[in-house]
Order: sequence, then C-alpha cells, then structure tokens
Amino acid sequence: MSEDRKLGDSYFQNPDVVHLAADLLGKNLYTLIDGELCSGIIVETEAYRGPEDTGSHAYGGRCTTRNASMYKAGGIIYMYVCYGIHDMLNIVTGEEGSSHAILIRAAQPSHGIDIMRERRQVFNDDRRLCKGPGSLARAFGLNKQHDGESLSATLVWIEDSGWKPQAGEVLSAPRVGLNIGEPFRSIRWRFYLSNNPYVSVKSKDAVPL
DNA sequence: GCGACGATCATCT
DNA sequence: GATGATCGTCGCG
Repeated sequence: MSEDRKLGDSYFQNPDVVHLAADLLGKNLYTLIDGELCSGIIVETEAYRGPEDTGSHAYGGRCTTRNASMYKAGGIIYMYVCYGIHDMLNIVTGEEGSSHAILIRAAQPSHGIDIMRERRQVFNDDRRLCKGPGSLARAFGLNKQHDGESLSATLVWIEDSGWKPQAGEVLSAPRVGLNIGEPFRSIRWRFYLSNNPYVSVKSKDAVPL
C-alpha cells in the first residue's frame, strides 16, 4: 500500500476502455472492508464498450436505476447482482456521460488470504478464492451496496505495482457467458495472463495481444 | 479434468 | 412472467 501508486481519476477517464482493460492486468486491487485489508493482482478482465456493444448493460443508451453508475465519470465502481446470487465488480471508465466499464473477473490473492477463505468458505484451494467475477467480489467483501464507490476513497482502490507483462504474456479472447450475436459475441475483449493458475476460463481462441 | 444441470432473485417487460 | 457479464456439485471414467 502506498498513496503514490494509487491510480487516480485521470487513469480511469482514458476514453479507450479496451486498452484500459488490458492495462489493468498486473495491477493490485485493494479493499478495506469491515476493518479487513485484502489485496490481489488482477489477472483477468473484460471490456464493455458503451452504447454500441450488445453485451453491455448500456447497449443502445439504456439507463436504469441498476446501471446508472455506468454513466458517471471514470474512477468509480459499478456493482450489480447476476443470477440473483452473485455480485459483480466493474470499473467505470471514460468521461462522464459515456458508459464504459471493465469487469474484473479474477485475481491472484496477495494479502488478507485468511479473510478471503472465510468469506468464500473455501479452505483447501487458494487458487479458487478469486476465480470468476462472483467469487472475486465475495472474497474481497464487495457487494451491490458498494455500487458507486469511488476508487479514490479508502474502501476500494487500485495501485500500480510497477510490474509489466512480458511480450506475449497478455492474451485476448472472447468474453464469457454472453448470449449475444456477432460481432460482439466473438470480439476479443477479454484479457488474461497466460499460464496464470488464477484465471477463471482459458480459451482456445485466445491470441497474444 | 470436463460437461450437464439446478439454484435463486434483482431487474426488466 | 422471463432472463441472466455465475457457481458449486455430480457423474464420469
């Protein structure tokens, strides 16, 4: 933890959500919830690009009470409930009025692992703690109540570790779980670190970024 | 290790 | 009333 490594609004307000989704790999995600500090290295993300992306909750300019956070300025989180059970963590990006977001799908735990095990009730395989977006949010103590929280506050934030992936280490692949038509069904807007055991889904269609 | 399946409810129509 | 940016379990072999 160090204040000078914390990513600020200017980072998240970059207009290119696809670039940012890949760039977040290797960054450290932190939460300080119920007095418990947790952190992990982001290893898998997905980009959702504004009104033209049929996979996005903001497709066609849709704006409801659920997804209103997507239209705020970059640098806050968008949380929503999926399948009535799982809370999903998204990073809102771009300028105010745009509706881009990045789903954080998996992380490699580095701090607060005991708390993560307890929250997840998983005690025999740490690789599973933050594998998949629903698991990750639960391990970090995040839920829909945190929708709209700022990444420049002290509850949830992201830091640049200084780590950079090697050439070819970042793979791009189709997004997971979307029942939509082409071209967005197959577009490679999911990014993950190759050979990382904490990634939730590996794809045959993956290609180096 | 992998495919099938049911759980479960907020949100939208 | 239908749907879903998922997950854990079960059967398999």
